Amino acid sequence: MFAEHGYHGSRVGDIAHDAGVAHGLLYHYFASKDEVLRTIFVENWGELIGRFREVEAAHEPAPEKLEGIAKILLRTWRNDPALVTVMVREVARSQQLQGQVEEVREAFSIVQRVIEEGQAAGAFRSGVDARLASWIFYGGLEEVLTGWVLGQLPDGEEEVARAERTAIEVALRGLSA
Amino acid sequence: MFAEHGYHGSRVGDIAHDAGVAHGLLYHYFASKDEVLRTIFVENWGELIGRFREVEAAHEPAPEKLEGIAKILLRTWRNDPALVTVMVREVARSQQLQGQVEEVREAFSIVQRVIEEGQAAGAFRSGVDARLASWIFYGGLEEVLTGWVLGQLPDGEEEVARAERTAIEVALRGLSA
DNA sequence: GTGCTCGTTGACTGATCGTTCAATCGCTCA
DNA sequence: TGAGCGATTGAACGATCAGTCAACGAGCAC
Repeated sequence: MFAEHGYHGSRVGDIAHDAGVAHGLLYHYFASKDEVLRTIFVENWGELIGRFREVEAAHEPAPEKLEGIAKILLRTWRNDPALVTVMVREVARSQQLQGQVEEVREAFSIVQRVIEEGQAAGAFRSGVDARLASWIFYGGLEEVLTGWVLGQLPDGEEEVARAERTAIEVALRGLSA
Repeated sequence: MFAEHGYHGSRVGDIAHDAGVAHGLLYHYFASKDEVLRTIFVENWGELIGRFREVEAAHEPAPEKLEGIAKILLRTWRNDPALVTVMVREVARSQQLQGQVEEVREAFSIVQRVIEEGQAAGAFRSGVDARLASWIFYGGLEEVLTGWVLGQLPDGEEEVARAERTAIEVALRGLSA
């Protein structure tokens, strides 16, 4: 619902109707419409973050870790387009979900640490500010997701694979020593 | 107003009050609240696009052109933070302003052409999909702007300069032959 | 002064929509 | 069977707010 019509375009009645219940029931499970969105996001994003953490903890070189993170993020488009849509359109830049923005920031921290790890190991250039680089890296990926969400980039299976390769190649070369 | 409170958070009365007129007067100049946002965006974005076009038309190598575009975009944060805020939060991913999204796409086209130009001249690698690369490039820059908008990246004069250097360095190395 | 135009006002309307709540349902267990 | 209780319903409420409009006024031409 939120993915298709956006937060403000989704009426509580519609959400409940879509779920096959009366709209009043929704208030037994959620304190407000806002909390519905918040819950959807937290549950799904938490799952993604968990997978990022696994990649970070794995025993492999930093470039492969970055590659792993990029793959997880980009493949989410095909696995769960509604989640990506809500994330891109409703959560990532919202002011009402400021609290949740912090959970998004957690992903940046992971990327930042991986980059620093790569710099320490000599795989990545040291002159680059790791924090800024993590934002740039993540932004490039998110913009590709946005292109798919807005229907402005082709999003077939093959194209997703190519986007993966391109993003990873550009990012790793951009950072490499 | 839109920058501070968002589109839905800005009431027509507030907008008019802020402008020092009665809210009824607003409807002499604009057909709707929607058109106010649309007008603000079109006027300001058009100015930016114009400067991108100038860079594209200049007689200099593609890498310098990309650098020029990055500088224009990132420096807009200090020149006109309200514009950047509205762009990042209200326009870039909105569905109500689908028509305007096309004007944003114009910026991508310019970047894409510059990248293709660089590939033809041998400055950039040819294996890279120029269209995807333009989205990745632009996304990296926009995410840095977003970091400033959300107050999550330091945005002093010095930091803006460093972001400029970092983004340009990563992007050009990522694309270079 | 008279009449015209056009900018300006703000009370009012009409509709939307999130939220509440009293009533009802249906399951469980004694 | 029936008491208890959480799940479920949907009519009603209250507040918000974009958009309308009849009235007013300032400037100008003659």
